[in-house]
Amino acid sequence: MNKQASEASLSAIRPLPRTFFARSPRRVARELLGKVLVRDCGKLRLVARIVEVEAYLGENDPAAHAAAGNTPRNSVLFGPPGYAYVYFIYGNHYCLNVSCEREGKAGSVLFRALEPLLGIEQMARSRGIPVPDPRHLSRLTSGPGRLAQAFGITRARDNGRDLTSPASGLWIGADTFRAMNIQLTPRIGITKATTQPLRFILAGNPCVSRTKVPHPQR
DNA sequence: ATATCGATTATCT
DNA sequence: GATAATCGATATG
Repeated sequence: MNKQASEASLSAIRPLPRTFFARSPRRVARELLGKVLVRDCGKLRLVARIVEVEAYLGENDPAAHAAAGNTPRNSVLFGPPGYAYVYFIYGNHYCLNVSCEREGKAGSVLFRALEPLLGIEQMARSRGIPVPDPRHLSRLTSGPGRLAQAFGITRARDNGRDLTSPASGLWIGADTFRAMNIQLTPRIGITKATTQPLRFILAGNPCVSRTKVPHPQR
């Protein structure tokens, strides 16, 4: 376990301002690495470090949900920056994005993997793993569906939530941690626009969802 | 270790 | 009616 990371998470966590998200998805994605996702539910707090994200570029990105235009499902993407876009996929899983750019211009960052720091027992319960095995810590929040489940994120509960406001109960913050060893790879799990390097990872972090990269587009 | 497959439903064509 | 920004189980080397 990363002692340095754990200590940092126990210090003050400051929310990121809306201006942080009012930029290109590439820029936001890169700078989100090393920040933390926080869930406050009454007395309980969950904190996890962001170790893997993907940028989705908006209406002209064939792999982005925004490519379909503004629909009831994805309308958060076309709203102001810093809000949660949560979608349901494969009849089983929720995935979390944060909106970027500005009102009227879509663009987002998908959260793909986190490193659990605080509230690990609760994350394990939410994932249906009664006794968290330290060796399998990464299974709690490694993958977009898993991290959403660990944080209790659903579309009904969280779509449209303001991720810049601690009062919203789900927010993104910065502590004293500094991201190192940032790597760029193609995006994972998509069938369109698979060659562009838009996936950002903290290389070497055990919670990154996988090391192998998708097959090149043909 | 990697490969393949079934689950299960909101959304769009 | 087909698809999907996934996961966990099972099969096989």
